[in-house]
Amino acid sequence: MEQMRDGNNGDGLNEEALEKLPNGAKLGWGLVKPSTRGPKGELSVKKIVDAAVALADRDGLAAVSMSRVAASLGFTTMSLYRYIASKDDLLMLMYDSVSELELPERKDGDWRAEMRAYVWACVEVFVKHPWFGDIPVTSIPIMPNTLKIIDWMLGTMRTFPLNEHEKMSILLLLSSYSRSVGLINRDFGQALKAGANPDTFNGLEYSAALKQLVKPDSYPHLYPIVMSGTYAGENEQTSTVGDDFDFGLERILDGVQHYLDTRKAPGPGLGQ
Amino acid sequence: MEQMRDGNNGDGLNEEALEKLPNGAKLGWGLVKPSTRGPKGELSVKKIVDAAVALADRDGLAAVSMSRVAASLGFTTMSLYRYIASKDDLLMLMYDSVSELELPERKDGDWRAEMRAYVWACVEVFVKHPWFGDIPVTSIPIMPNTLKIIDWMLGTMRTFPLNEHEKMSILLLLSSYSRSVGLINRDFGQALKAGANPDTFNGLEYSAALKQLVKPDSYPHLYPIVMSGTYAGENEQTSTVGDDFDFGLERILDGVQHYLDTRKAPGPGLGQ
DNA sequence: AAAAAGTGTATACGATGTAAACAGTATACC
DNA sequence: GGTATACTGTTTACATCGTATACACTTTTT
Repeated sequence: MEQMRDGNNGDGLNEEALEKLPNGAKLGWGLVKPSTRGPKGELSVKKIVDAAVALADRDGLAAVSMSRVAASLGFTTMSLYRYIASKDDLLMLMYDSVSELELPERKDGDWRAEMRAYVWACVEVFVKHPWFGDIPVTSIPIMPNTLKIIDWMLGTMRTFPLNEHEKMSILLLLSSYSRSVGLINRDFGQALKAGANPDTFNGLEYSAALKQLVKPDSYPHLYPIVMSGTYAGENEQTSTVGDDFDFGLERILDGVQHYLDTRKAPGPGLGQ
Repeated sequence: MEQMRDGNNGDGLNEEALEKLPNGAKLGWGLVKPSTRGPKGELSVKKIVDAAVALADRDGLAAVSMSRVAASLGFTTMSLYRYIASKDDLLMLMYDSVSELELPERKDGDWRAEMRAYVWACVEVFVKHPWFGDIPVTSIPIMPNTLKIIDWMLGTMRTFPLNEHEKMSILLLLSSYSRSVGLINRDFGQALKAGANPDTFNGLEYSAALKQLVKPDSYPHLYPIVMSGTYAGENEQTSTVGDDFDFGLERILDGVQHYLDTRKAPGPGLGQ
């Protein structure tokens, strides 16, 4: 694959800035145009990413090695490097690939409903692709599909009397909560799938041990919670853990609501 | 090091349950008693963990390999395995090691102040030990120092008219926010330290590229934020990014406050 | 003195990510 | 058409990783 050369390509693009992007990002944005010369590739970036995603869905992120991805496609390890410069770039593309969501419907001004839909759509990604949360986050989002989701959420806050910083802060708040909830939900789902007995469930495995280690003198406030089984989640008789997380989300939304109530017009705010 | 045998050791401990803990957790809780037989070890778990932490502080988590940790102590790679069963266990111990915080002072009933102190104490760990956020979280917290922090926060909520589930949900909310903020603050701090020019700062590197890629048709709501430089953090003229994150935290606290206001006594709540 | 348990070391193995050199093939230009 | 060029997938090679195993040695218990 040939990369674009310096100069202007007619779209008013400044190549120098684009050149700084990680290779994976360049691929995601379609900035790498296929050349006409040479044999047509039998492989493609999409095929590789799809194979890697399938592999990770089945065996986890640790199972994604360049050699295994290549083998699952019937090629040699090194052939992948003709399309994707490094494994980090492959991970970026996997990330973006599963971030291609069907965005939630607009709820016609009901921003709370839209924020709930946003959070749960994000959580669903973690559950459907358990490896998603294992990919290290190394910078602000720069991949096209991720930015699509951010854009959607900003649309929800379109009419909020807030400045840009405030909106971004709320977005950060929601996405950080999504991430945490997504990770826990994922672990729950995986334990259900893997363990025949529900006792193999995440903290439950350690519950008995903690009941012996967490002494009332050292951990006066945690002690009753561990002993009642709440800490390790023993009392979750339903398989829908979701209820618990709705709680935190509603607190966040209450906080946003409260802020909007006390803030009728956009002001300077946030020290800029 | 000899591990305890099955049976009762006089403290009323059921060994079977403790045996299920990861090796790192057993070491953290002091469940592995040194034996008297054989030569005294020149190494120790503490020395190894301290060396690993020092290495990670200097060169990042990727630089922590068993061989490098051993070399920094003047021993061979395999000598470490006499003390710590696997690298995962070492990571657990590193995690717990830097979680040994001096807990914030009690603010005498001002729970908002205590929650702020909690969040910022957690964030500080990410900043002081940039690798902290790179350690994968694989279960609910089970290490002694981490539980100490949880206990402290539960102490803050001591008098809240909430049930255990609700308190744990609030804790989850706060710690998830801490984590996100910690990660971002960490990246900021690292960029400041590494890059001579402030342009090397995290998103800033990509800012110019995003301004070309984020088109108003596809990203109508994100577009103005990218163009103004807010998205990539161009407008942060201060080195204290903290201001931005205080905002989200205050929203969370508002949400908690609001919930307390509407809830004067503990009820059934949360479907249990 | 012998047995037992624990020490640090040396060697070895299979994976990993990827650099480098290679022969083959399809296109672009003379 | 021929030929240079650019791209293909492969082969080989290397350093590094985590860790299993076997070893010789040292200290304590019996």
